[in-house]
Amino acid sequence: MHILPKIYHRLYQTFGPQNWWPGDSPFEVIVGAVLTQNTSWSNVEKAIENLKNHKALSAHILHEMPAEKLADLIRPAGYFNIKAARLKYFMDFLMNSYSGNIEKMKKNDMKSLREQLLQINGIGPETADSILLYALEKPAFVIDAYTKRVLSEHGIMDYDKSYDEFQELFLSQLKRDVKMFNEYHALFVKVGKSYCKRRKPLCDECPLNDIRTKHNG
DNA sequence: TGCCAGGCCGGGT
DNA sequence: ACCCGGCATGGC
Repeated sequence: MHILPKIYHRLYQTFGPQNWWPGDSPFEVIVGAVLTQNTSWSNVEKAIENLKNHKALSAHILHEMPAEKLADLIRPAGYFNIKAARLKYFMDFLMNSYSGNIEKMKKNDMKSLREQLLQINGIGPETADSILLYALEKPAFVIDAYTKRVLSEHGIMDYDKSYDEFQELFLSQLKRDVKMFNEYHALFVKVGKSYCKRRKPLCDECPLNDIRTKHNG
């Protein structure tokens, strides 16, 4: 019996729907996906608020804006110089390939889009899959540090396995469903933040603490 | 106070 | 194909 469907049901029963991504538009989701790289979401919120206050949350505005000014607006998100450059790289791509129109992007197939995204400097596998799933509503399963930590803590897969190996594990055990992939990744973040932090792990109270012995031998 | 957060790149083995 | 230093703010 596969364990990943069981983990999903357990997490969903425990925490309920997470209703991700916290963002008002696909474009905001994409900006947030870049800004949250190795950064807490609370810091990203401040940066996005700055962009909104300056009415700068659009492809055209960000494409025209000098990198130094963009860096200043997103300062609270950390790594502001490199993230400003990365956002500009994405805007170049979006303007040149899709006329700055996310809806046009959505019409393309997931495989092509993933290849295109991974070619952009500053967009790696996790950011690409986050964009595909949460902005473009494609069935890409997002792997992040919490996912790897939770699975490795429960002896399901070694932490140092590659992104693609983790992703393949999910794809081999789950039906490819956008809504479920959306909730599942958000639930990993939820359980990870609550019980699987590096400094203060609360394994005894984790709702998954018996998942392996009970279902997997 | 030091450690960590929803990664990724570029240069070196 | 890995491995590692760098990137930077805000919260606890």
